[in-house]
Amino acid sequence: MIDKHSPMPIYYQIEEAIKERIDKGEWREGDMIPSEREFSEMYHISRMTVRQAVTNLVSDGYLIRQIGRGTFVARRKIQQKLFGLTSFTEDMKGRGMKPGTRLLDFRTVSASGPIAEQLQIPDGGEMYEIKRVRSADDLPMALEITYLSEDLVRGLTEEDVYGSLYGYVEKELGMTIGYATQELESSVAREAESRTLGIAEGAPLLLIKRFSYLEDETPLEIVYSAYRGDRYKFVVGMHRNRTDSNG
Amino acid sequence: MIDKHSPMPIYYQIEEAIKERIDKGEWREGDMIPSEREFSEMYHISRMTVRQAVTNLVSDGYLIRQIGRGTFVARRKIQQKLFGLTSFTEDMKGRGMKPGTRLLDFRTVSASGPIAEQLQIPDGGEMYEIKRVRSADDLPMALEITYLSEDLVRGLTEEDVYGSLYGYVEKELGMTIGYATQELESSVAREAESRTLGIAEGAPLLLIKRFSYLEDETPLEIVYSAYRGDRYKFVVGMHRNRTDSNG
DNA sequence: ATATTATAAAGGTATAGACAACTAGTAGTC
DNA sequence: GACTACTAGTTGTCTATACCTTTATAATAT
Repeated sequence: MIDKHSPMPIYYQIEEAIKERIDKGEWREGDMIPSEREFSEMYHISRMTVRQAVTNLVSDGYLIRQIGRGTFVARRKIQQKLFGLTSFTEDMKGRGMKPGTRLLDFRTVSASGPIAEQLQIPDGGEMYEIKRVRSADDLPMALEITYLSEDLVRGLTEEDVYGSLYGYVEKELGMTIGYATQELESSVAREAESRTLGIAEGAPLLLIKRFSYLEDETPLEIVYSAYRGDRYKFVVGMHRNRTDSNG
Repeated sequence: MIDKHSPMPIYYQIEEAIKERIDKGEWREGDMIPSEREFSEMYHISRMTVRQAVTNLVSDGYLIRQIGRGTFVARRKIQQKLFGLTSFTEDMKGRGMKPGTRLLDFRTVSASGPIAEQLQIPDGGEMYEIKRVRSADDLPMALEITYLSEDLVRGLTEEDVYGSLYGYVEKELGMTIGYATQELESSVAREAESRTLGIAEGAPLLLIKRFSYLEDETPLEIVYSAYRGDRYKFVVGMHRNRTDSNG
């Protein structure tokens, strides 16, 4: 089960082994898993290596540690993904719906103003501007405008933007997305939005502004989106900060 | 600076020391901090202990590790709190506004239906129902209805609910809040809401439903809130999941 | 019965090293 | 000038061990 000479780190192999047992139902929610010392003897590895695996799964929400008692399988593994940043495509698939895209506009424009500043594009730089209607089960769900630095994702084509931009950046370009900040506000549809999304004027809209960053904090994209208020709920899981020192 | 005989763990003292230097501006955003070995020699502690401190600060977003290069101070320390779960009171203070509360109703009711189920209250159990208008700088900001298991926070009084419930639970009861899931949707104000919040009928509202849990996953509270769409934006930071195995 | 004490077992903290993988710069070679 | 090889310094992974704190249970004393 554990290969000490694999290029995969041992702690990672342990993580996968534990997650597999949870997914298979071998260990159910609330069950106590073997102690760190038991793992250590079972696989003939150091307890510190076991701890590294368990620590990662705890911060990912798979396990819960209780000192003096043991380590337990967390409840609600379904909701795990609520804590992670997802693309529209992943979001819709996670809800059991079929994501789709209608491309309204795809162009490069010269960067300026606060958008250029956020994307850290120097004067005279170019950026992609992508307008899309995102659909779920073939019904319009949101209107999206995305800005990307041309320098960062050079060679982006129209074909690439029909699916998940996150998937493209991660799989094709091999970059690692780190985090995003999002601002959500409630609004109502005006004429243009109501026509594109097929809803009435004055119907509720959920506006989301997203700034995405790579792992090294390079700004990746800006997305402005307007979701149909009657069909979309934004769901998010949040952890309480360990450090509530000053505020 | 570091006291090996303090009841505070060494790694925690290191964390605080690093954060202090960052807060003071001694180490600025993007700066490289001393290497793990340098810390280790500087304080005469093991490198693994240093790593534990640095690892925690990395997951809290204060630092960024780059293998082969070093460890650097992350940008945007202001936005750190976006990633953490906050109460209304903390949220408003973080925005530089003065939070306030008007108590509309405070009672115990017998639990039943999906609310009792979510709070894991057995048949015949009691729960608190608290209706409050939350204000910012003395202007109404949101209408909130909170449900809490009476068994969990026994002895809650009217006085306790004028401030932060999170603060009460953590400081007075000594419990540790773990996480929450939140659902956000856009809506429009009807007659009752428009009157309470002082806005027009048909004005946008941001509805938020929150389920809070303690560290051991005991359900703590349910909160339904309606925020004024013209004055409130929900801001959140989200990390990309390390583990995007199957989806 | 109740309370106290002892014990075992769990996770928490810490050590002192070792080697691997990666980055950036330097020196040398062509 | 361009390429290669080397080197120093960094984080990443891993070991084997030690002792502490907390929890739950069993044994003992009252």
